[in-house]
Order: sequence, then C-alpha cells, then structure tokens
Amino acid sequence: MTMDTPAAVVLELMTMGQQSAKHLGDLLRASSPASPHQELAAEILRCCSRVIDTLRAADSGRKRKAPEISYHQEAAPPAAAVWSPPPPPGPPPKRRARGAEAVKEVTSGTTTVDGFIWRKYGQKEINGHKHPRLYYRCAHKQQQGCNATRRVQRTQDHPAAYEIAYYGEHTCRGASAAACHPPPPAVVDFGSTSWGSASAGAGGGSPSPAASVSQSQGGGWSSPSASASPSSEIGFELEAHGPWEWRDAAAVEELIGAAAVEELIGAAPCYGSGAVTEFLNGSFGWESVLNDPLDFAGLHHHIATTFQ
DNA sequence: AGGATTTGACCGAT
DNA sequence: ATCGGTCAAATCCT
Repeated sequence: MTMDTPAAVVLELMTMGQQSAKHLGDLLRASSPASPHQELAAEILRCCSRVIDTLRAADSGRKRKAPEISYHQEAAPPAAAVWSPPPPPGPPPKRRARGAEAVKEVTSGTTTVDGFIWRKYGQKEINGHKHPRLYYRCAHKQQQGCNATRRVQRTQDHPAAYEIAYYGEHTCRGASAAACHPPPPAVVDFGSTSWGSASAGAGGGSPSPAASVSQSQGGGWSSPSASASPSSEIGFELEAHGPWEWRDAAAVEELIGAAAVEELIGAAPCYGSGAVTEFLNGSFGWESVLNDPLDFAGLHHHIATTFQ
C-alpha cells in the first residue's frame, strides 16, 4: 500500500492516533495510576488497532465476514457489517420470509444517513415493541427496479437508538449509481475537526428529527453552510456494502472504521503523499474529492456532520 | 399539481 | 390464527 491512496492516508493517521493514545495512556498511568480515564485511552487504542488491522486485512484482499449487527453505542462494536449475499437467481419473492437474513445496525444517532434515498411505504405496530416499525424501500424502485428495502425499529432499551435492517441489493447502484446516489457531501471542514456534509434525511421519512441538513425534493441536495459552527458531535457514514453511521464524538476512532477503509480503498483516487499533513492542518483536499461525482459514482460514500 | 407520507387492508409465512 | 411485510387509496406537503 502506498500513500497514494486514501486507505494509506487513513492507515498512517490511525497509526499516529494509536501512538498518541498509547502515549496518553502512559501519561495517565504516570499521573494517576488508578485513573478511570485510562480505560478511555485504552479504548481509543483498541479502536485504532482495529482500524489498522482491518485496513491491512482489506489491503490484502480479504473478504468481509458474515453479517452481523454493529452497535454504535456499545463499548466494543464489531469491526464490520456487510450486506446480505445477493439473492438467488429467479424471480424475487413478493414477500420475504420472516427472519430473512438482513444486515442490521443499531444507530444511536437521530439521523440515518446511508447515502441512499429511501421512500417510506409502511409502518406497523409490532408485538413486543413500544414503537412502530417503519418500512422503506429504495426511491429508485420505480425507475430502476431497485429492490433494496430497509426496516427501522426504535430499540426498546434505548429509545434514541434505532435498529435498522437492510434487505436486498441496490440494483440501482451499478451502471447508474450516480442516478441512485445522492451527490456527495458538499462541505468537509477538517480544519475544525467537524465533518460537514449533506445529510440525507433520506427524503423518505427516515427517523431524522434532528437532521441538520435538508434534502430538497426530488432527490436534490442542499448543503450546510461552510460557516456553520463547529460541532462536538461528529457524524460520519460510509457505505460500501452496507450502511454505517457513527454519531458519537467518543467514537471518532470508530469513525475511520472498516467500512470507511474499504470505502476509501474502493474510491482510490490519487492523493499526494502529503495528504496526512494536509489532513492534520486542515488543508487536505477532501472537498474537491467529495464533490467529484466521477470519484464517487461507484462508491457509496457519505460523510455527515451534524452541527449543533 | 405532483410527489411524498400515512394508514388501513390485504395476504403470505409461521 | 396470528404476525408482519406490502399494497394502495387517502391525505399532506411543497
């Protein structure tokens, strides 16, 4: 891997972060051996290590593991989540079997931004659940016959968290991916560690009560002001084969997670070798990259920041 | 007016 | 028989 790829940039940054976290842990241990903050430093270290491991694994061409749920709020979220395998050949069943395999994620965020435009088509009270389950399908089902759907269920124990199950493949993302995907995020303000972007709100009635960026009707996108105030909450989502979302400042390390890494690898635009330095001083040219539909046509990459 | 969402009904899976 | 996923008419919103 070379520094020519975003993955390489991420790897180097994460390695630096890993060293910093280790240093922080040492400092905390030295100043206060019983400090509970050491665990925090250790957690950061673990996150960095996971990202690095994943990056290297991805670089060696390893495939992702079987589907699993990613818990954004949990202390030890799994490193990866994937789409369900492609449906078997033949006409798709009109109704999927109960408990059919799905890609699930639990997000603590108020927004559910995954780079796709979803249209709500149903809502149902579910036994044993206080909150109704919401049903969405890809907005491009009509034009492109995309069969991807998702189910959003507010979790019982964490009302602010949503469990989202994804079914089916986005057939609209192939040759006409650009038509399916919203334009890439417009603003990235790395200089203040706030990552700006368009937030989907998915247009389809996603549970996005606090979405800070609106999506204009018809799939158009508007962007947050570049001068928006910095945020302590960072939302970042990348989508390779499934949706990802991190919306917790404490999970910034998770932010550059496995999906991000694979995403960046998939993107593989060429960056200069000084990218890390540029990143750190806030001058890294992400914005132009993110605004270049050519780089993102085949990608499902979304970066979101909620300004508070 | 056209598109998006809501909501009751329908129907297949269990 | 019940549950849950989808349909589609009604309604809302821009």
